[in-house]
This record gives sequence, structure tokens and C-alpha cells, in this order.
Amino acid sequence: MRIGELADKVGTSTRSLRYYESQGLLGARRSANGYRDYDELDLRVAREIRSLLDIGFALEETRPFVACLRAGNSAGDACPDAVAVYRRKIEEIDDCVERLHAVRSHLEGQLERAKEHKEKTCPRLRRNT
Amino acid sequence: MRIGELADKVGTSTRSLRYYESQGLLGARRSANGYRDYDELDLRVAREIRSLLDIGFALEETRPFVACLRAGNSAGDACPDAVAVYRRKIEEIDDCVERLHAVRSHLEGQLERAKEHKEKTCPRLRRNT
DNA sequence: CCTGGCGTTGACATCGGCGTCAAGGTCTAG
DNA sequence: CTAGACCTTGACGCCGATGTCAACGCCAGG
Repeated sequence: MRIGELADKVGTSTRSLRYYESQGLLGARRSANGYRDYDELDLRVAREIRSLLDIGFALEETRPFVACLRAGNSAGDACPDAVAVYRRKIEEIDDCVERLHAVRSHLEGQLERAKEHKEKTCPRLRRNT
Repeated sequence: MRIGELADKVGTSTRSLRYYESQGLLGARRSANGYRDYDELDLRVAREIRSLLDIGFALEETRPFVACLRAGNSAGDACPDAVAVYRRKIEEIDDCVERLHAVRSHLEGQLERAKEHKEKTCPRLRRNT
């Protein structure tokens, strides 16, 4: 199939597909006229990439999943490399949630404070960057 | 005081301070030689901006706090506009945490699945963009 | 033949908060 | 006088994924 059809099936733009290719994630045979020609495996790869991106993965992080599919596995996460990315991602999420939690508490505190006495100096907190 | 000193006291770069000014957040008198000249109020404003940015606020969102300080309040969050930003931010955080939670669960599920049977097709999930 | 819908590559624009370099002016100590 | 530490404005670079425009090639239908 050609790039337009693939884009439709995957639910993305041709621009994105070409970008994934430029990043070495989506190989492409060319038919006689120079048009990209995709097969079923490419379709699965493209879908894998999209679903991971939608979840919040960086394009780079989809690489192991793509490699895994290309290696003949029926699922992109059938390989240890990919599973490792899952784990890393979960840790990142935990860290993120933790930070957000801290900020949330801080803000709640500020709200309290602002509610009680609308005229007083507030303590600062530094650190982070 | 001049910009270098302010940057030191606030714990940021002169570049940042100039940037805040370009965004209309940090006014600046000029001394005879053309150098920016900051006073105590500017210091408080700059600190307010920094602490909010460190927390995860966008520069734009600090505007009400700055205005509040400039209006003569001793705290940047002494005004309703600023408090409203607090509330919005808390909502954003809640949304974000919720999404992260969903993704986390999904990933945990994938981990389980990948552990059990390393050879099977996995269901996709769409939607989001 | 011509139009229009597909494809191709290439390159610039976006968003935010800066870093960083350039080319100059200013002031102070030695 | 000069070095050098400060200041000025202006402008380009970055990151990631993608939109969008340009200028062109390919191909099928009327």
C-alpha cells in the first residue's frame, strides 16, 4: 500500500510517517515510480509507534518495540528491551506523580493561607531545577 | 541594584530576567548610563516569578501574581486573580495525575501479559490526539 | 491533452524558556 | 592607558513531533 492509505489506516499523517522513516523506525521499499510501498508488517509497526506515542512515549523509546516486531514477534513488547522501557516509563510516571503531588499539596496550603489572612508575607521555597 | 546582582539574589540568569522584561513582567528604570536599575519591589517580583516557574507554572500564569505585588500587596497571591490560577493549576494537576494513572495501569497490564505468555497478539488502544 | 489527486524531497514555522555568541558601551582598579 | 568585569541590544540555537508550503513527478479519467 502507499503512504496515504497507511496514514489513513493508522490514523496519522503522511508527514508523521515520513518523519518516523527519517528517524529510522519505518523502513520503506519503493515501487518502480519511487512511491513508498508498505506491507502488513509496516502497518503493525506504524500502529505500534502511534499507540506508544499516544500513551506518552517519546519516539526514541518506541525503537525497541519496532525492532521486536521486525524480529518476527507478534507483539512489540515480546522482547526484554521493550519490557525494560515499560519499567523505566512506570518509574518516570511515579516520579512525575510524586512531584505533582508535592506541588499540589503546596498549592492547597497556599490556598488555605490566602483564605485565612489576606495580608501576610508568605514563605518561599526554592530548589528543583 | 543592577541586573547581575538581581540575578544573583534571585538565583537565575540575567538572560532570564531580560526575558521576563520582554514579556512585560519585570519593569525597569534605567540609570543614566542605560543600565537597568532594580529596587526591592522588583526583587520580590522576580523571586515570585522564579518560585512559580520552579513549581511548574508557565510564565504567563505568573502575571496575576506580579500584578498583585505591583498593586501593593505583600504577597503575590493576595488577589483573587492569582488565587484563581492556583485553583486552575490544581485542576490541571489532577487531570494530569489521572492520565498518568491510567497509563500506568495500562503499562502494568502489559507487563503482566508480557510476563505470562511471551507470544501472543496484544490489543491496541487508540484515541487521545 | 489537461485536470486533479496522489506521490516525492526540502525546508521553514511552531511552542517556551532560556543558552550563547557577537559587537559594542561603561566604569573601575592598577 | 588598559585590562577586565560589568552592561547593552540583537539574533540564532535547542528540543520533539508535526503542520505547511513550495516545486516538482506520476498517473487515471473525461
